[in-house]
Amino acid sequence: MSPRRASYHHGDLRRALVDAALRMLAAGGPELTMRKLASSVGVDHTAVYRHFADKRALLAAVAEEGYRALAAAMGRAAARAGDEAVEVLGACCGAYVAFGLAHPAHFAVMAGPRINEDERFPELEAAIAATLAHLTTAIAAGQATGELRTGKPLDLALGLWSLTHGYAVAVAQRRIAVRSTRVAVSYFRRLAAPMLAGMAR
Amino acid sequence: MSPRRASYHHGDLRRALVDAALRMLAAGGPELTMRKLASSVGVDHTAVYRHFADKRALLAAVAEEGYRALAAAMGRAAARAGDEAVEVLGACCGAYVAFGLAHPAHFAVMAGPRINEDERFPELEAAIAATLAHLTTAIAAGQATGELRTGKPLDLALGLWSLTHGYAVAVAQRRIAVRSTRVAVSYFRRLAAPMLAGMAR
DNA sequence: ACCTGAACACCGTTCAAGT
DNA sequence: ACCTGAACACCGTTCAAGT
Repeated sequence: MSPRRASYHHGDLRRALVDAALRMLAAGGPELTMRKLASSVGVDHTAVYRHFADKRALLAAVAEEGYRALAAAMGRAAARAGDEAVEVLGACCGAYVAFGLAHPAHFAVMAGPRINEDERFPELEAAIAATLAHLTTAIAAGQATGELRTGKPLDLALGLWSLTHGYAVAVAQRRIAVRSTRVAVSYFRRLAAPMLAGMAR
Repeated sequence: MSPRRASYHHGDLRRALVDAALRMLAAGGPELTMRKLASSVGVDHTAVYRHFADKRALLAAVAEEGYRALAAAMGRAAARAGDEAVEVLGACCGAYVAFGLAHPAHFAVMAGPRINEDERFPELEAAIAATLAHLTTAIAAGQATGELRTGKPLDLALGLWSLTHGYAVAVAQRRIAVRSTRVAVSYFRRLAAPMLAGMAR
């Protein structure tokens, strides 16, 4: 909160701004604002426009960072799971839910009004696609072993993603009340069971 | 757009404001603003505060109206469907998706950052609960006939709701691209098939 | 090249004042 | 009772100017 007077001349102001935005979101405090953001790194508020064309570009960078972290978490969860496809998918989607609850404000930026509607941020799109890819590859693998029923992997993945994303958003927004992340994830596993059962052959 | 000069003295300004907000959302134009809203009904912008404590209260009224219309649409769809529970549920949720696509900006208010987080708007909560109730009652009915597997109806309903809501938001935000409402709904039916199959016994 | 300062066109909200 | 007008504390964004 104390404005840092360090000069970002020759420093990485862009990186510092994204980090500060993540800190502000994690702090759960007031709204993320270009002016507050700039002042939190000790810089004039117009300096932000040297590194981001507008607020949407800043939010795109924040969202992209979030999707990268989310994809990594899904990958770790998949690696920890057994080798049954249904287990892998449950773990992957459980990690998605856990991420949303652990970082609700960050997740709200990722899931909120679509940032990339006019295709300005291809790297954001790629980061989003990487999270979905975790599901499609696990599904394709399960089909290859005969564990899952046939059908376009993308269709099955989008169904599972919709369920996971819808639940994660609802829980992060506290529309569905849960006592803890653990409870949220285990409850999710129960809600997802019918869909995973329907995907098994 | 032409400011109406009619006096709302003794008229129903509150009603007029909500209607104007719905029109502005439907028009898909610029952001919904207290000032633009007031001027669209030909009234000073501070007059809005005579009828709504703040912007959240206005949005709560808008969202409540949306959930009522949504619940009605779900009810009509359920009535038109056959009497198999899986058919009723598919039709109900399909209506949910169709509503989101038909009224994307209105739906964004309903699905966006939670308006009722501090429990200020019990009528909004009731309207939301009415939509979920369509699912729980259809599920309980299907369990009574033995068509659906046992389990708490609320759990099954929340799973189906998460899937439906997640897909509807994604489609309304154009994260999932579809050519038309018809295509969106029939694609949804395909994505939902595994979950409905998993709910059948 | 990178940052500052002043300015513009907006916001939501409050409050004294009018009818 | 209901609405207006002026004001306050903010926004995002632009642009000339400084170093």
